[in-house]
Amino acid sequence: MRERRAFCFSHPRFAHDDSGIIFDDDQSTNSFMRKNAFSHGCQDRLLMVRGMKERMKNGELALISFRLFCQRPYASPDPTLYTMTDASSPRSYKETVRLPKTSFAMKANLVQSEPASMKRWESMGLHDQLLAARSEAEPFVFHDGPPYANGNIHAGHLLNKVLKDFVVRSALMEGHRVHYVPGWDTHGLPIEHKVMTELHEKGKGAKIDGLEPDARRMAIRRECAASAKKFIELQTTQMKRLLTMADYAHPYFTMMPEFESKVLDVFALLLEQGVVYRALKPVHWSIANKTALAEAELEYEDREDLSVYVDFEAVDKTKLETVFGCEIDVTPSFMIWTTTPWTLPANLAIAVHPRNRYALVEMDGSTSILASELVDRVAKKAGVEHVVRLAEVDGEQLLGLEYKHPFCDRLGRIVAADYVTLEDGTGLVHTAPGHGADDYRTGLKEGLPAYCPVKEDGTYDDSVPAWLIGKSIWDANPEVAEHLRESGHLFHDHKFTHSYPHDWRSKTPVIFRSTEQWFISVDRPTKRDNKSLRAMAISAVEHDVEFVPEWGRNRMRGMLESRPDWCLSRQRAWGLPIPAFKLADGTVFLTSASVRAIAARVAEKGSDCWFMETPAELLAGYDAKNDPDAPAGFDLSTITKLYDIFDVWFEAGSSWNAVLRARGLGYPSEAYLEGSDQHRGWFQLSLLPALGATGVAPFKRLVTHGFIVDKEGKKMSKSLGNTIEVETVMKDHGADVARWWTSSIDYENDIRMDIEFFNVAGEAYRKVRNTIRYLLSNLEDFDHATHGIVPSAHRSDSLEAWMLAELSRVQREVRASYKAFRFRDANRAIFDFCNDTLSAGYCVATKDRLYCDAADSPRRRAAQSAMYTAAATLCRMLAPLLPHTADEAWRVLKRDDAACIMLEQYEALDVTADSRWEAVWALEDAVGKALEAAKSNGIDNKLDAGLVLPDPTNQLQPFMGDLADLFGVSRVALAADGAVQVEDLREQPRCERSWRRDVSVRLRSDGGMLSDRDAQAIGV
RNA sequence: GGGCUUGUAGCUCAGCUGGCUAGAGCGCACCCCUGAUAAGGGUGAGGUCGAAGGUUCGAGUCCUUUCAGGCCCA
Repeated sequence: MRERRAFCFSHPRFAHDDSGIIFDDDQSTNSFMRKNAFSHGCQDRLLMVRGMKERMKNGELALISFRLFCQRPYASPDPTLYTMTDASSPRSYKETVRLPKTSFAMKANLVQSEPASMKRWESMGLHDQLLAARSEAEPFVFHDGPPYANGNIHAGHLLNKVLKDFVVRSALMEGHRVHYVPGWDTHGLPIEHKVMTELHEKGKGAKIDGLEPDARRMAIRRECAASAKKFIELQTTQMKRLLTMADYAHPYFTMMPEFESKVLDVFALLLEQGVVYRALKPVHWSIANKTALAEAELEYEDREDLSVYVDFEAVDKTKLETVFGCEIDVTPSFMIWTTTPWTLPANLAIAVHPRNRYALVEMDGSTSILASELVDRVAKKAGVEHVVRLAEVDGEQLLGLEYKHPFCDRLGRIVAADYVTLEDGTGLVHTAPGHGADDYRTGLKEGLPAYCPVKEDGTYDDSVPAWLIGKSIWDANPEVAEHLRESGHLFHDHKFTHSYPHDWRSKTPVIFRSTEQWFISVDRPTKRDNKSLRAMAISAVEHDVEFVPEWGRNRMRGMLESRPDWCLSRQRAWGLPIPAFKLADGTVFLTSASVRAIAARVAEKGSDCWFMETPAELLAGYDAKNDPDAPAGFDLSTITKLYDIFDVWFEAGSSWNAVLRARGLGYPSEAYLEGSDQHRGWFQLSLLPALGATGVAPFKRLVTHGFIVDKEGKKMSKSLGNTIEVETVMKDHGADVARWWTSSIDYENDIRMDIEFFNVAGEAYRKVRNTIRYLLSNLEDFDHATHGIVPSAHRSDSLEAWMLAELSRVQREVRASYKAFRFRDANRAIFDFCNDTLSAGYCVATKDRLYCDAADSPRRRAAQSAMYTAAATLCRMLAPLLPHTADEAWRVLKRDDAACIMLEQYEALDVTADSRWEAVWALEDAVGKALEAAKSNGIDNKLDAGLVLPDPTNQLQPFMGDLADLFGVSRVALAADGAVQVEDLREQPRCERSWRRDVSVRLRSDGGMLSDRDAQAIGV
């Protein structure tokens, strides 16, 4: 007796006592139920309910009362599923048929079983076992870029880490030795900022601020280190859950002593190459705390300042007459506008935009030059009555003209800058390279010094006019204005409210003040071969490095061409100190030898030693006598420590040395694989130090992926509320589904992500899983050692040869795709093979022989052999994408719970099929159409049909034994020509075991109608 | 504002250097099977290739402009 499950329930819409209602969004069930509803006269009370599975899962449907559908339509409600009995079941040979059977479950249950896999891999020591087994294998060097140890991992991490894992695992499957070390970026402002905020919230801020400088820094550093460590542990757990494979027992952190020491070694190498220098650069400066601030430490608040329009008198009237092409009575002035009059003593230039128009204007007696467009606005603001425009020129023509500083004894000149706008001011921009970022860049371009007469306490030094020396810059504002008014240089002044940066801690306004910073020059020649880092980097990008995608090359070249020198120093506590000292005479002491000495100290004690030890202790391993760069009369006892730390990018950018080279893993890396933002970040900032220090790029290729965006293509952000939590994906779908999705996307561009997409990926995953399950389920009685046929031994005109030839092609394609980082192509090739070649093709065609042939029939064993090869090959190809599922299937296939797919490698597979197969496939379409058409004649079941196939070129003959199976019909005959014909076999006897209408079907000794094959198979 | 980049069926993507009636998978609709069964098979309907101009005998593919995104700068 066969049993089927039927789901029935009453529904308010059918408020009758006899509700017979079918629900399901699943079409096969739906169609089955509908047929039954018809046969029981319930066709007018059908209801389809969308999302049945979902709703059953969350218990919603349990609330609806179920009723027995067929036999007892009026039974009382009972919230269970009833069993429906089909009484019309025919005589059954089911017990004699070898139906699929396997322990490999249809339902993956990834959420529970993946952690079990992780545990198993861990307890078998898979990672180390692989390293040991591959100790002699060709290494594949692959280096992890360090994510920042802050917060939970997000969708971007999932993408990045999973893509990297595809690389790691596919290289392993190729038999390489892969020692992949995961890393974290642990220093830097975000952690320090967060830690400081928390300390202040907890009321510990004042206490820490009251400590001696070294003790204070150490207190902060201890907190920061603890925070970083906490998040490394958290992220490690989360990354492992993605089923990523790495040496998690021996990761790298930028705060590790051995890492820090190797970063200092890189610094020493760069010093030797002569590309490190110290120079002034303006930074945000808090006068209250006498410290430099980062962008993140600024708060913008409205502030009222005095803004002034100042006339800077030109030096040479004649030149201006030439430029403007007219005679001028009074020497004109260049008019600037500024909201920070205190920076005027540092004025070294005036910037114009070369393409703006500038007018020579007479305004109530004074003659000035300013942007043509702004004349009226300025005149109106200053209350000018008479405006006479004398002439106009392009800014271009003003370049190089000189002016007299209104109160300092020097000349300045007109320079070009493309940031000059006409939004406000005069179109001529007061330029003080020591007091502004734009000004500084302009200064660099024009060869002007970053002159800054303001000391760290916010007062002027003695390089300014006597009336300003020692004054606070805030007091100086009105005084400067007054002085200008008296000397006749002030055209106009007024109060002005603007958004101004303030120190987040002291809430006081900050200023731009140039301070001494460390730089790496990109244009100075290196000692090694006289080439600049910029030249070397551009050359590497153009010739040596491969880019995936290719456009990264362009992007990076552009960035390298325009990048300024690299400012290495930061004025913070949480980082690696730049080990520089100040000598008694105020000069700075730092040589490659001294850095190496400190590096050795740091390797032993960690960079904390800089804050805990005296210069003498730190330099215990340094001997000035052996250092050719040591300053004359070097006296250890009089030197003091300086407290700049390295830009964190320098640390991350030295990881090729601190990890790859320090651990002997090989150099350079086959690839660096990161988001496309890293063209400016890690890629570039690894390339520059590596080229400087070694002359060789640290990577052979750069693989970049885009950013995760939402369903609409908009950027994901917490504030927009469109983020997707990795944890949610893991809990709802599991890592293998997430990984399948990752392998299916076009990662080179932006990646749209939506929870819904994981459902789609889940469907595809299930298709692949089910296909493998079906293969495994037919291998229950198959012993590879005794029954196995090697792939190349199948006859080339067999179904097996055809399928294995496809498999050979797919394996080649998949391996090539992995090598080229085209994971999507691998995903597609595998899926298509499962979906088309196996599920719709080979599996359907061999079903009859697998189920009904005698267990040991050669063609059944041949099919099993081919299926075994297909299953094994699929496991290997899938291992990089679906480590859990591939391993699960592999253990079932091997019937060995201790087996592990990751320890395997690809096996050569090169089966060629008979070329005449093409003639068979050429008929596929026509056969399908003919069978579809036959349905209108009532031949619904293909086993009720026979086919007559045209074979004019006589190519089908070799396949006669398989054609009926291939097309799923009962018989096939060949004709010399004509179209595909369908024979109606419904009047022919049907084998009760195989259900085929074979010519040999007749009554057998057991009373059943059986074909010869089936009779023989069961021995009657 | 600048550099790089994306926009082809409901969804994810193919379409090489211009020459097809623009393809595939998923999804959807319909059908078959009920011996892969919360599975499996078949058939079919979906696109003025972001928009507008232009070059060309011919443009999804080349050029210009434009709209909407993304990354990095400013």
